Amino acid sequence: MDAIRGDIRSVRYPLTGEFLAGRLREHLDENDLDYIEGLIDTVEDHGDGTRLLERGDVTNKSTMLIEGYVFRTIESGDRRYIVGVQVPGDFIDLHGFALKRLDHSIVAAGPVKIGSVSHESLRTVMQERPNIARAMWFATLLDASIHRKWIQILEQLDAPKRIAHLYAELHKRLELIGRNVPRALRTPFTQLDLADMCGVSAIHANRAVGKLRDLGVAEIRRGDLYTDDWDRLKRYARFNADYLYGDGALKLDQGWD
Amino acid sequence: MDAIRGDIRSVRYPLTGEFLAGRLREHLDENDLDYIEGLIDTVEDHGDGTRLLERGDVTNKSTMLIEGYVFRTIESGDRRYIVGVQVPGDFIDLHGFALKRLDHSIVAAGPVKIGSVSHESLRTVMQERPNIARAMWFATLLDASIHRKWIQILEQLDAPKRIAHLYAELHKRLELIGRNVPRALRTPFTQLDLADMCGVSAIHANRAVGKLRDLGVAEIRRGDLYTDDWDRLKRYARFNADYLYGDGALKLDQGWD
DNA sequence: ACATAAAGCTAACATGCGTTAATGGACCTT
DNA sequence: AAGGTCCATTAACGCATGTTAGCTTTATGT
Repeated sequence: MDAIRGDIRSVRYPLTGEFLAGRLREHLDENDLDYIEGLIDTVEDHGDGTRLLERGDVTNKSTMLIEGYVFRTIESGDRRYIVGVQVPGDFIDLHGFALKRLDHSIVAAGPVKIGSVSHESLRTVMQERPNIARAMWFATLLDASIHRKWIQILEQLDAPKRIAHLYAELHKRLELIGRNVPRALRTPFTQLDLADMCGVSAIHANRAVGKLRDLGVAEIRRGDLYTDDWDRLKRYARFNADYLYGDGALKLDQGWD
Repeated sequence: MDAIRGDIRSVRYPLTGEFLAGRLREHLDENDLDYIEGLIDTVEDHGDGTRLLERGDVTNKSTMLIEGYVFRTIESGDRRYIVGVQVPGDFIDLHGFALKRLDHSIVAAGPVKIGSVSHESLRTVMQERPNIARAMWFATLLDASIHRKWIQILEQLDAPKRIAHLYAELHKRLELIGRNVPRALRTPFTQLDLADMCGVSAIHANRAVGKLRDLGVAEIRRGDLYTDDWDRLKRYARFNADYLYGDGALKLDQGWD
């Protein structure tokens, strides 16, 4: 994968497939999941901050996040703007399969494990497994829904609520891939990362974290969020999980195949 | 179309097909364009503010905007947040074909003309015209790219630049469907609409419009923007059209069919 | 021509947030 | 243990934006 820049420690891993399908999981059966796992031809580990894909890149493979977090970033001026976060099981650049070049960069937030699927394989999927193809398109539509929610959040909420909403979203998305987070949601995010996701300065992100602490909503230390009342945090952030389509959003009754 | 609320004046129009394909146009030939026009089984006119689709709706047809503008809105608290705008030629709810319910509402901004395509027809397209299907998916991926740009804009720019960027984007999108806007870009947007798109109060949107006037960047009167230097406006708004994929973003060389 | 409603404008004050600067703490390397 | 680096924290000041209130302009209908 020549598009990758940074320290690469490429290894062929045995995959469990447990989180592999991520958000696609609920729409597919065991056969399909095995099929998807078979598509992955490379698995790599990368360190914090590795630039996995650059804006403008033309790709011939797509990448799935197996472990860790990645940021979707757009650089402008001399600052970085984070326009999205992906969790394990998410396709990172499925749109790179259909679009000529990428409109944004992908950067590892902490150590990550990623798997690659060649576009050639994906083309075969489109022909032979239309139900899987449909689930993949669903995944990109879900990304768009999450984008719209982020737009609304930026338009509606102040900095403390934006940060709370971010963690509320991650909490739910992890739950949807079978990872229940009881009290502590651990992430490698710095306060600068939070600032770049919320569109505020690092200093103000610090103030916001302090306010969440003072209010007793949550304690955030080095990216890890601690709370003993997730419901209260979600109420505070006006979080409503509908946009994540956790109940299965795909119209499965009407196949195209 | 039982999902529509508001005053409906449904008429069967002869279509020119001129802007029908919109952003899909460049990826399709005359045959395909005729085929698409044939899919449209209803054309309706609606007045300003008509709620065309509600968040939560389950649809059995998808809608294309033929003339006018529509807002993608999410209501929360007692305020409306606009998370996207569509121009003529855009599919409004293509995602409603794949997803069970809509995550946001669609509201007419000024008078609109919309065409409907049944999901049954779309299913036929998927089977019989994979190149058209690919172009349609491209359209939804382009929506996602525009969403990401809006996120960045909200994170990076102040209110005057956000407004300038909005008009710069519309100027380019209209150009991409063959409508060159020489000096005056006419829209039915009120200052409250601008405010809801930019995530600021109506009063501040008014200040921002005033600042654009004072700077000599543009004059905005009742939604119509006048400028004799679009390049300057675009520079002021840090506008870069890459994210609109005007040069044709689809990987046409690699069909799935 | 008039009345009305919707939209646009202005002012005053309060709050959110950016900026700069300086300090302290945690983790790393040597 | 010492030094260094990245990250978190705090304070002071200025600008961006929200809020409330009141006023003016424009479009529309009679």
